[in-house]
Amino acid sequence: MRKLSSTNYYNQVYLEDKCALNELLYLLSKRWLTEVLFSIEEGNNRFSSIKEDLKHISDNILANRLKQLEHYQLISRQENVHEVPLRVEYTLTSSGTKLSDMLDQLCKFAESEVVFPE
Amino acid sequence: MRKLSSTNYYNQVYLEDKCALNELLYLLSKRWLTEVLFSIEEGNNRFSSIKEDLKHISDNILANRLKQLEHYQLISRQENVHEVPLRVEYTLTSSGTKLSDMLDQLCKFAESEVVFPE
DNA sequence: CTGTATCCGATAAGATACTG
DNA sequence: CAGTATCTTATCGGATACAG
Repeated sequence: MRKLSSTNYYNQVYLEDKCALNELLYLLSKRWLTEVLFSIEEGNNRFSSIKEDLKHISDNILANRLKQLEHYQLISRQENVHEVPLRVEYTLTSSGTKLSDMLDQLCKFAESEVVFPE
Repeated sequence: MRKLSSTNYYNQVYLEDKCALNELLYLLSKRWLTEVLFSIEEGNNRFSSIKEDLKHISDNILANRLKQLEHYQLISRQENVHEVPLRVEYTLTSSGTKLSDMLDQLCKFAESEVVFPE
């Protein structure tokens, strides 16, 4: 449970405090996270439909990414408590939508301007 | 030297192939990388001046980040071979400059729109 | 001055099994 | 259906020592 004894953890906090960009990039770089965001934007609003859309993602990781996106208020989660089986729906928040737009731009940049090795 | 036996490595390659955005985000999320990019943009064009600017970075990591930025042609490296002691200068390429602009935007978004937990 | 080589602890992705 | 818990293996950041 202990974080790294010293500099490793300290530097992470230092950089996240220095600029919000670092924290955002750290979040966005988690594998599958942007894919989940885009999948919800495209209308897959259930756990199972996202999982089906992103064929290779595991339950484990999908649940974790949904939690993180919700935690940062990029998506919202509506649980219909009284239905059996349990039915949960995810939708993008307004900042989630804005982020998705910015990532589209960044994606176009990546595809057109960045020289990827090999 | 072996990569992960199976799915872990496979998924990384799959996602990077699926969209260049994933590879770019994976690069950008490496600790200190955007800080190094911004530091060079602000005029710190020597190994030692970047190191001084980013007080807590280690030689190890700085060298690695410079190599990666150069590898993706976001910065260029000019070595003045005949000087002793060795003198090397780094500058942003045109795509490095564009990336820096897009990151500025993303940073403003992060600071104004994203709700960070706690 | 501008790096490289080696080692170590912490974290991340994924496999598998299980739950309300 | 929508997750949680536990475990394994790979990779990352940083410390330290050294080199051209």
